[in-house]
Formats: sequence, C-alpha cells, structure tokens
Amino acid sequence: MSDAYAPNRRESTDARRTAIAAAARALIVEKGVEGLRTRDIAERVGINVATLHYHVPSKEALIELVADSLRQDFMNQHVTRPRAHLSARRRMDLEFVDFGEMAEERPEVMQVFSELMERARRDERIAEIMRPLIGKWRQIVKNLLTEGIGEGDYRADIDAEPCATMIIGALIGFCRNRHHDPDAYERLVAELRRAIRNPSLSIED
Amino acid sequence: MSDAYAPNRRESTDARRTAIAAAARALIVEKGVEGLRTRDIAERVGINVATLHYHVPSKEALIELVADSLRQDFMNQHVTRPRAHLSARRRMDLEFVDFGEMAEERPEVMQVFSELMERARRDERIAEIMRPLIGKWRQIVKNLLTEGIGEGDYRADIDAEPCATMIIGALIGFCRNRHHDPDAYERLVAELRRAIRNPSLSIED
DNA sequence: CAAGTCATCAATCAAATGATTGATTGAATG
DNA sequence: CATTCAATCAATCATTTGATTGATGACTTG
Repeated sequence: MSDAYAPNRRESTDARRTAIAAAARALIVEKGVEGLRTRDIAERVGINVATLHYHVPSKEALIELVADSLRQDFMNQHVTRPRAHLSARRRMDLEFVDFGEMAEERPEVMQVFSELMERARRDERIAEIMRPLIGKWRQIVKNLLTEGIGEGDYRADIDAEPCATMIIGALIGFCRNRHHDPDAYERLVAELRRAIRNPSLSIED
Repeated sequence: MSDAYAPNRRESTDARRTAIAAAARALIVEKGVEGLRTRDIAERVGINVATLHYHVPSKEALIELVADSLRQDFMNQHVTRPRAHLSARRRMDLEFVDFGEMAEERPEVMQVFSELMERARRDERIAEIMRPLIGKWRQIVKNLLTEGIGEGDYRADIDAEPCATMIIGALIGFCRNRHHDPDAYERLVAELRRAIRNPSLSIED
C-alpha cells in the first residue's frame, strides 16, 4: 500500500483517504453502515482516531467518501473494453458478464452498494452520489434494449423503461440472495435473455 | 388504539407490543434501523422507556418483534381471496395486483422489509425470521410459473427458479426507486407479463 | 377490603461513540 | 540550521443510548 519500510507512517492525505475508504468498506460489509465505528476504521488503517478525523472531518464525510469510492469503482467498470462496434445484444451480454464478474470476484462492492442504497433513501447527500450510478446504469440498459429492438434481436413490444427496471432488479436481487448452486447466475442471465429475446427469431441464442 | 378515555394507560402487554411494533416500524421508515432509538419509540407510543423495556426486554427482541409483525402482515396478505379455481396466469396477475396495492397503500411495509433484509445478512436471528417470507413468496411464484407453463400460458422454455428471482427482484427493485409516473407499476407488470408470456399464443392479454 | 400482581415512571447507570484539544514528530523550504 | 507546515497521537470531552432500579399506582381476586 505504501512504502514497505516505514509502514503506515506519514502518508499523504490522498493515500490516507483511500486507505480509510477501503477499511470503511470492509467494515461495512462486516457490520453494516449502522455498525460502522470511526475507532474500528482507524484501528484497521493503523492510525489514531484523531488522525482519521484529521483526514475525514466527520462521519457524514466518511460515508460520502465511501459512496464516492464506490462510484469510482463503478465508473472504472464501464470504460474498460471497447465495444462500440458490437451489436446491442452482444454488448448487453457483455454487460451481464461484467456484472457476473463483479458479483463473483468482488461481492463486497455490491454489498456496500446495497447498503448505501438503503441509506440513500434517508440521506439526501448519499442519494445525490448514488443517483447517477443507477441512473447511468439504467440508461445504458435502456439504450441497449432500444437498439436491440431496432436490430430485431429483442422483442418488438418491449417497454424499455420498465424492462430496465426488471433487468437491474433481477441482477441486484440475485446478489442479495445467499448463493445457491454455482451456475445460478448463468441460469438467471439465460432467463433474462429469453425474457427479452425476439420470439420470431429462429433458435440460435 | 385503545379506550378513548384513559388514553395509553395500563394496556395489556399484547396491546403494548403491537403499538410498540407499529411505532418502531414507523421510525424505521423515517430513520432506518440504524437510527432506531428506544427512547423515540417509547415517546411515540406515549410510554416511559422503562415501560418499553418491561414489554420488550432488549433491542434485539425489539427488532425481532418488528420482523415478526412484518411476517404477520405478509401472511395476512396471502390468505384473503380464494383463488384456487383460477388459472395460474390469473392467479399470478392477482399476485401482481396484491403487490401493487401494498406498494401503493402501505409503502412502509416494503421499506421496513427492505431494511430488515439488509440487516438479515449480518444478523442470523433476523435472517431466520425473514427467510421463510421470501422463501414462501418465491415458492408461490415458482409454482405459478410451472403451472402456467403447463397450461400453455407461459413460455415453455421458462426456467422457473431464476425466473422467480427475476420477477421478485423486479418488484422489490421497483419499490426501491423514488416513484416516477403514476402508471409506472402498470408498465412494469405489463412488461413482466410479456417477459413470461407464451409467444405462440395469439394476441389477447 | 386486603393481598398480590401487572403496568408504569422518574431517576440513574455504564458503556459506547463522535469529536476535540494540545502537544509532538518528521519532512520540506530557504 | 531555523522555520514552517502537514501528519500524528494520547488524553479527554460531551452526548447519546440501551438498560436497570426502586417506588408508585391501578386492576383483580378471594
């Protein structure tokens, strides 16, 4: 994380805030936002509580920091692979793959996300940070649906708005469940594909 | 809630626990589980904190009480109308109507539900109470899907398990969003119907 | 009505917790 | 080397908060 010699001593505010955000996220996964304690975070980072408050003035700001670090994770997720040349259906499939990878490799991300979404309902400041996250995601799905309909891969009678709600709800709902058999996600995605698929097409998938 | 004269004086433990659960649920909607304070509940019920603890020994027990009151609400929801004689598709539609009514008339129920589901991830005791709720709901949807496929109303290639995840996820996801246009729910349900509909059928819906 | 139980409250406790203070240390600057 | 400033910590504060205690008041019952 920093220098190997001189561990945790005199880091820059930026590095500290990053470490603090990471520790906070880990603790949120363990205890939830309600169980998040500044002391615990400080201990995990290896600094004094006062130092924590030096870098992050209040708990409010701390939650915002976490929300923001989550936002960055989401942003990064969506700039990796160039895929503009693919059909909407292909790109949607990649969207499913992306989500599956995240759910598999970094389940904490979705847990913290879920936790913060719950909090956003009451905390306008958090809501403001979270809104663009889902908003953007939703927009991507909606656009892919609309394009996919135009390209004839998706049902012509799809209503993109609620269909996006359905898809995103299904994905988030999946993460909430204690996981079952290992191919549960594959089955869910397959079902989603069939749900939006244009039935007039021949069997290809 | 009780006698008009002699308000709030000397209720039975049963009546008190009901009132406490109601107050707690209202407060959870306002401040979340994390913001739930025994003092606030007592104040809202109109009793002393000590009296609250007399009826509900600990905060743990309090959360369990709330979870349990929620469970009862869900149970009641599912015994009202006799519908065994209807087709699976009709019964599924009624399920959508039921859910829509709840989301419309008693949005707090779903909010508290959502809140507790989040907590259930960390609190095994809560998880135990919540599990049968979703489990039962999921089972109902799964059965209706299977029957509906058999009756030819639903897509023959539906995989009931993930399809139930999709439907339930869509409904819960809907409740999480700040509500948009008034017919948003109708559109969502319509989309869900199309998603599971047997495409070989003529246009009727 | 006397006795006993149930319900209630004012007062208080002890622990947890977010935050502050004032002093200290280390690295850059000139 | 002296100065300055960012980073750090031990100690402490002020509240909040879940819970308890001991006394008092109301029903019920024999």
